[in-house]
Amino acid sequence: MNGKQSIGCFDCQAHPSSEWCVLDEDELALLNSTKVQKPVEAGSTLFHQGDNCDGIYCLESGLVGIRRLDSAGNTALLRLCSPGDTIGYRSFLLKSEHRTTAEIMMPSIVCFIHRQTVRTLLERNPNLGLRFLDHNVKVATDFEERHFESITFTVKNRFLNLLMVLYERFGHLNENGESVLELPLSRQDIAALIGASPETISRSITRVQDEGLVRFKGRQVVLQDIDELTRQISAS
Amino acid sequence: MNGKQSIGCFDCQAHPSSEWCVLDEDELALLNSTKVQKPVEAGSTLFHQGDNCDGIYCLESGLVGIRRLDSAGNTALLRLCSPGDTIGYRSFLLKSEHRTTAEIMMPSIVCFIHRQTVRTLLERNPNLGLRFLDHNVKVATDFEERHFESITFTVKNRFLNLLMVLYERFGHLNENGESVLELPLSRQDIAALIGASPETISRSITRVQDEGLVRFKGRQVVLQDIDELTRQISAS
DNA sequence: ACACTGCCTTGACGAGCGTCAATCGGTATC
DNA sequence: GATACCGATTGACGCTCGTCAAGGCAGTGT
Repeated sequence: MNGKQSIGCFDCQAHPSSEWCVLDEDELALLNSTKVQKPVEAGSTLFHQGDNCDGIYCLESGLVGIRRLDSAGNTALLRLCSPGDTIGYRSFLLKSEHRTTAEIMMPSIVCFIHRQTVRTLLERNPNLGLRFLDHNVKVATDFEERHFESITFTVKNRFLNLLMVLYERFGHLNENGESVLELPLSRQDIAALIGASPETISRSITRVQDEGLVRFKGRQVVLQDIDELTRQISAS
Repeated sequence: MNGKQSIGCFDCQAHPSSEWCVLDEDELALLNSTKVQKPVEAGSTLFHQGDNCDGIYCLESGLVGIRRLDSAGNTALLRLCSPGDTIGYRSFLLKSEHRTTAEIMMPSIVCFIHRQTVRTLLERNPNLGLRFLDHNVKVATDFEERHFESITFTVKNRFLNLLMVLYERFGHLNENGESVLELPLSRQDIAALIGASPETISRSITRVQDEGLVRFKGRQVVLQDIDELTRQISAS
């Protein structure tokens, strides 16, 4: 227990959807007593590409982006992590250094779990490994899908697709019954996420706005015709 | 045991590198007695996108491609599977229908393992799940990398990169000490693998040939300057 | 030898998108 | 309120790559 922000793994709101839900009382107590919970600010990082992997992270609330750079200066946002997601376990399992940078996109609460604890829990409870497997299968399937899309879709369609995905995660209906979305990303990050330049994103925005599909005002987005949106995305 | 081509899981050449290497004698006997081993011809398929998942496949020898289609008629080759790879376990674990088509690219020997057997083995031996986890982590990492490349690399560089990957898997030195590679893929499939049109692949071939990097003659490829090749790939 | 077929190559053209540069708007600093 | 700064937008331009169409080349059947 470390201070007022710690509510413990037992009451963690992300717990039911996280990998750790298969732990029994004792194991959860071990996790709870050795984890380090901390709030982190937008813009900071959990680890950098090339860092040693000392343990793994569990996102309790907020939003984390996984970024990758290369020697030529290219950069891409590979994916976003939601509350309940365990972060950095791939490098842990591969016993390699981190191949990506984990970047805080919104004020978040994150728990760090030391590698020794992870190892102990994995040995004691085989179901934990199976949960990791389940999770990773979903991630791999998602990558497969994203890879396919980046090969076959145009930038505009990838952008519309992203809007729908973000809407499912962050959207809601406003008082007028409109589908509203507060973007958690800058235009630059949107561009880095779908593999385009910020300028092209801007142009896509004005285009879909002219077509009457979506209204933008800063990071406020109103999806005006979701049916037509999904139709356009699947049409090509 | 089913006929002359069956050598059994105990002697399978792919065994040491496959997920099943963690099974003990009894478990291996169960696998061996329930699996169905069969040779398959190039051009046939193991399963189609949309099929129910009745079990998983283990590739003993040959080459299998994983293909994905969408309603608009787009097609892409997502990845290639090597001997020892287990195929179709993601759909099995997700309890969903197959999201891709597994296509035989070269004459192969494949074992089918019924879902009941897989379930039994996963319950009896937790290490099998961990092996699947390890494998899937590698696959996910590979997808991540490919996704990053398809976002940041030009077609020509993705093509050169593919040549290097294929060379590591299928290449050898000829009598003159040259690095030679017999392509296991048609130009169309190469195009579908890196997300380009066949015409662009053709043009890339003539270009890298003019630059003196690689010589092509049908599916015979001679890599004339591997150092320069790797330099070009990492330069952007 | 002939046509036929599938795969590859080449050329011409255009659309999509990246790059560079200028401008606009909002926010922080003094 | 004036300035600076950062992100977003817009315009102009060029390159990469996809598309369409026309051969070329090897293998197969008649």
